Amino acid sequence: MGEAAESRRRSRRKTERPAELLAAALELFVEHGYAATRLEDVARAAGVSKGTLYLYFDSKEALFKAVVREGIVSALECGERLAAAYQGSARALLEELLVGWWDLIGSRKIGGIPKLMFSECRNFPELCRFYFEEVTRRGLRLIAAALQRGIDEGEFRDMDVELSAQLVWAPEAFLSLWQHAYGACDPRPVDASAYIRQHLELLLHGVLRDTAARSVQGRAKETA
Amino acid sequence: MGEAAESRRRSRRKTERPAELLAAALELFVEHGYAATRLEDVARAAGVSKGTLYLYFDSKEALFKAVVREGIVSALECGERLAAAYQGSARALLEELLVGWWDLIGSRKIGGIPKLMFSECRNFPELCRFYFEEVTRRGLRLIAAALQRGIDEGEFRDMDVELSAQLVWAPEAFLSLWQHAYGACDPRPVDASAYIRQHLELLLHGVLRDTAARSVQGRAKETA
DNA sequence: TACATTACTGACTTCTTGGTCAGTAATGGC
DNA sequence: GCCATTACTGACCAAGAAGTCAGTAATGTA
Repeated sequence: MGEAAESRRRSRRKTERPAELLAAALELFVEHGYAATRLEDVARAAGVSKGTLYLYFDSKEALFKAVVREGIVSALECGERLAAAYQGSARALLEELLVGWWDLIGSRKIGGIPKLMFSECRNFPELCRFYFEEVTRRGLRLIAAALQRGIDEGEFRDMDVELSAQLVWAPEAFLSLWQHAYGACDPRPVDASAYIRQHLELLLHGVLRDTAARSVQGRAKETA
Repeated sequence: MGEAAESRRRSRRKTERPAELLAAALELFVEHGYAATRLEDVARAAGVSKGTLYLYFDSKEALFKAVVREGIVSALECGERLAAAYQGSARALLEELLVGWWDLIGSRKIGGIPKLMFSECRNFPELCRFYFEEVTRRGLRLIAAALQRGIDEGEFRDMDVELSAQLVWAPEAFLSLWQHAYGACDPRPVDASAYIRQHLELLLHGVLRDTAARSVQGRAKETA
């Protein structure tokens, strides 16, 4: 990131700066939190001086908001297109969404944004509302729709899809938070791939062994 | 909290101060994060001056560490006693643990500590290691043991209990984070009780409807 | 090569806040 | 009531970081 700046003392690259600054800021904000991140460090990480940072962003707060808004929405739209066009079973769609979320968001740099929002949203209420409505809710709607589709087609049991969507997404979001937070100090890091496979396994089948008892109980509850 | 201090200008209460300061600090740290919390504000919330705070805690960092260590461990030990003495089915124990965690930790003030740790552990590696080993890992071990018990007694299907313990706990931890973060700006807050009931429902039975196909698949995988 | 433009720099100012300490007043012993 | 002790106060200090701006040098044009 900073090597190019090392080779030539001063370079003028008006178009690339914003993206480079945002990338550096994302990394440092995720690592240290908003308040503990120094703009001096952000600028240096992007290979420029603090003054330059202020040419592209009005204030620390503006930079922070830009970081959060950047990138996330496009990934979400990709998921929405995927779901709308999907032809396979609801079960396969659910798998696709969860694996896709991890590959496109959870495991990447932008996967740090949920951690950032959880940490800082009390300090930035307007940003929080934006993120909540335009990112979180929209993502959950995707999962809820997949669940509803499964119910309508007789693949899934009946359930409260809003609530279940949160429950379905929670373990992945949690893993992302976990890795961005404990990543440095967890001596035996979680195997994300195994974790997600196991999640799908539990999600689809549950933990109970006795299938007969299960179905009886399910019926009894439905008629009651 | 501050009313008593209002009524009498100066009061000398050496024994109560630490707990009052810790309570005030927990609240503010959880709300604003470590760096953005001013010790002046902590002191005022506890009804004392900043100087008094420094009579009881050496530094901001010491206060922070005390907040994290305080309370959490005792709640955990309570859970460990519960699990060790439990007589009922593994399924009931699992329910007991999840509901108990929410009632004793997730829904209370100390439920903000996970959020605090996620936010700040990159800045406090030693504290992070302590918390990780002495709280998180210990809690997960409780759930893993309950799962193992269910497997041994034929109640649950076979599974990787370490991984599954995280998956089982994740939705509750996530809800706690969610409420402490979005609590202020979520227009339609999640009903925790319904969320947990639904979690148990999904956890036990999964989402798939066709029980016959499910059991066949399970058998096939075991023999393979 | 000379000039005009402007992206960029970094020392400087200002404000915030962690941490200190000389002084104050509440309390207990006599 | 008087004194000794000490919990408590709040003005103060020093450090550090956000934000500024006069100056510098890279680039395009002729």
